[in-house]
Amino acid sequence: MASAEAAPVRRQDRGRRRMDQVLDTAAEVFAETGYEKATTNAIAARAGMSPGSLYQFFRNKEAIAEALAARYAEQIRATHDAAFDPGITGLPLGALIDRVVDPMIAFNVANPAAHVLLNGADLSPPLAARTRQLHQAALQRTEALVAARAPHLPPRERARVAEVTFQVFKGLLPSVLAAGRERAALVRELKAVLHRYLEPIDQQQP
Amino acid sequence: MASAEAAPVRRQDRGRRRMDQVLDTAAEVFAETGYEKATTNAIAARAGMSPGSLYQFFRNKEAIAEALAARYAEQIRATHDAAFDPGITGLPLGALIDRVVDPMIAFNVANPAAHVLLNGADLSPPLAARTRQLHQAALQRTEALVAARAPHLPPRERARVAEVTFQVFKGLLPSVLAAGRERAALVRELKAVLHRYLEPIDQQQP
Amino acid sequence: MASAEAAPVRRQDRGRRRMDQVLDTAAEVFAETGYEKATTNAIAARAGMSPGSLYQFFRNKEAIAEALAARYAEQIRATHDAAFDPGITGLPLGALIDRVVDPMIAFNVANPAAHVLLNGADLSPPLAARTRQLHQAALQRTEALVAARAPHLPPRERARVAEVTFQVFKGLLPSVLAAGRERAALVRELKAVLHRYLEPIDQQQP
Amino acid sequence: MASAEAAPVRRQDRGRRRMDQVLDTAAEVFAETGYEKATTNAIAARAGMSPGSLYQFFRNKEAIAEALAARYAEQIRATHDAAFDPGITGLPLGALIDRVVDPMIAFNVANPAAHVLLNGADLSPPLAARTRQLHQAALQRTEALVAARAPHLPPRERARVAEVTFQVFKGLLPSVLAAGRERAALVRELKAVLHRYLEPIDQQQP
DNA sequence: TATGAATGAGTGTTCATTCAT
DNA sequence: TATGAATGAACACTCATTCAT
Repeated sequence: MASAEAAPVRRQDRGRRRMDQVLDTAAEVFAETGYEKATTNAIAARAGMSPGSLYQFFRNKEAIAEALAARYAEQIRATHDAAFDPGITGLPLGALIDRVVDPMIAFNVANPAAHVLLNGADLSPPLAARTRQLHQAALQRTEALVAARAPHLPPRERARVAEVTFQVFKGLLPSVLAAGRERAALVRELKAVLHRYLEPIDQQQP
Repeated sequence: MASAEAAPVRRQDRGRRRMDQVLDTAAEVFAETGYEKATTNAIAARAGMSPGSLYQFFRNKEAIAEALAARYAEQIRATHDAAFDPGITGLPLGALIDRVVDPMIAFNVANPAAHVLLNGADLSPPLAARTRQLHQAALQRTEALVAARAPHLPPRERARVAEVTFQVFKGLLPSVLAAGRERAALVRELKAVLHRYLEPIDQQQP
Repeated sequence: MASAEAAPVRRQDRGRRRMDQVLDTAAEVFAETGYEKATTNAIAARAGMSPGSLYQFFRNKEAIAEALAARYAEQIRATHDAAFDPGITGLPLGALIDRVVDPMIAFNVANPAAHVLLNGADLSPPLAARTRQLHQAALQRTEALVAARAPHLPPRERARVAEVTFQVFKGLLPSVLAAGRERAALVRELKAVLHRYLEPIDQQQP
Repeated sequence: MASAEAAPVRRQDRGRRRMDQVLDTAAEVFAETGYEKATTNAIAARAGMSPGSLYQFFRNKEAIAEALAARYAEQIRATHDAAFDPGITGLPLGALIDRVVDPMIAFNVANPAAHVLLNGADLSPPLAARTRQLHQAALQRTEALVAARAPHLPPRERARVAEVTFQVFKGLLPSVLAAGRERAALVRELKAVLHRYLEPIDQQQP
């Protein structure tokens, strides 16, 4: 019967939920103070648990950031999977940019810690290596897009275009996140930058 | 006699030289390890002085970063003053971008700590506020440029264009700094982004 | 019915068996890592139970060591009871030493944790006091032996001889336990030390 | 002039004295509580300094124990160097044992922590490896002695005799250290054990 | 003025023990 | 009775900052 397995399953569920809770809290703290200044005790306290409990879920402070990065990478994947259906490649460039930029902006607005980990100014080398997967997750999506729209570009150049596109997005992101009333206008401007940059490369004909 | 006044002056001079020396060292350390991980003791040791002496020049660790930011702001001003002579406003857009981007890239290559302070992922809010002057120094120059080339834009929009232009530069800077053999190509790409973005706004007619 | 009483008895039995199981595991862990470094969680996990259950059997970590010491004391008693029958007192010294040393070596080889508790370098004073019963159990046996073979010795001196005999054994034990191929030779040497030490005191005449 | 160098020398001297002071304190604490239970903060407090200062002298807790072991090894060497003059080899066995045992007992009475480190029940493997030098320092002296007095023994057996001699001493040491009024009698007994053990091996003829 | 030893609050982390389920 | 998640005091260690010399 289901009840025979229910207890451990429920327990596992509770553990998972608690872990997610910790990650939520850690994301808040990282976003507010940066990775280095965030203290594990502060994260624990804010998650309503003791320091010891925190370490039941995560081996150490780095592991929290790693798990957060993995979670963000997964969400980026899901976001993109949702944004693209097979027929999208035929869209005009402006519409395509809307389809990619809008959910990514929404994701970053909802997850301000993602940008902290993506920037990783002070991250220790092993952590930086692990959070690079976040970078990779976003970059690969961009590259796939470029490949679809500019198949004539030699691979090296294509990679460079993807890198530039992604870094332009990342570079403008802090302003967008910090903006209040002006956010919509800034996003429009961001899209304009990308549109004008990519238009000459784009092969898609209307 | 002159020497009656020379001593204090010389002493002041020596203090100035020593302070610059500390800032040089601090820049190295910040660039290598990031602001948070940099220790004042390491800076002092590398500057060939005792921790106590360091604190004779700077109130605390933040003050070092602040002074460094001020110095960079000054250098940016000097760089730009050198790059622009009154006649520059008449240049074609591409040439103008070369005139601005090239020295700024050169400056950032020569001063990798500038970007650490500009990004300030983990910077404490009071420090972030003070290092923003670095941001402002660069941003104001950009804004003045935009004003000269796109005088028709309403001020609010002009500020936004400047902000976007600057953030695009800043966003691509890490890739440029990290690039080896590809740096020149990346810089060309950066210029392409800016050129295509600004061209429709630019009023300058040949 | 019998079953009315059988249940609690069986439960008690099960409890006893479980307790022995825990002690077996604890002995392993103590022998491997020493008392201080051994963690109660590790003992519980290796005994296939939860930390909470462990504390149902033992008040705290010290209590485990105490119970283990008590068990070892009991085993030493049993070992000796088996080794000595009333007629033993008449044996030549060498044979007598064989009869005592061999089973004690065997016991310590089989129970390496016994020596950890006997040495108790880092044991807290209250625990050291309690594990001294292990010491006492072995020491008393030795003293009884000395009393039988050297009845002429004043009690104070007799106690000293027993103490020295026992400490010589204890002192050489680690080497014996650590020895591989050389163990037999070392045991022979140990016996030689004891034989030469005790011979002048021994009253037994052939 | 001497004064030109006096300042750094005096500073060095002060540092040396302070380090010795720390080691003295650490020895006390190790002797009282064992290595594992000794806390660096307790050592610092008892040495009249802050935790931070402690770490200016020693990299970590292990380093304190290592330095202590090195110091003891050195003292053992000095003690032995003082005890043996070239002519000693001709002494009767009893006198020879007096010449070696008495200063070693005195050393261990004066330095009770030496025995804690020599036993090293809970010492971490890297530390145990380092404190083994203490073991070696004492063992090699013993072996040299055995070699001089029993040159006919095959090397393997000679090593075994040295090991046994040393372990007998080490095994009885705790009793000697713990003894009050009885210490002298116990030392006599220890010497008796050694004398009777070594006599048949000793080649020296009167 | 320069020194560098000294400080001590604060960090990440562990683990014996408890308690709601 | 058994569980194992939760606890929190304590630890080793760091580093910005101070101050006697």
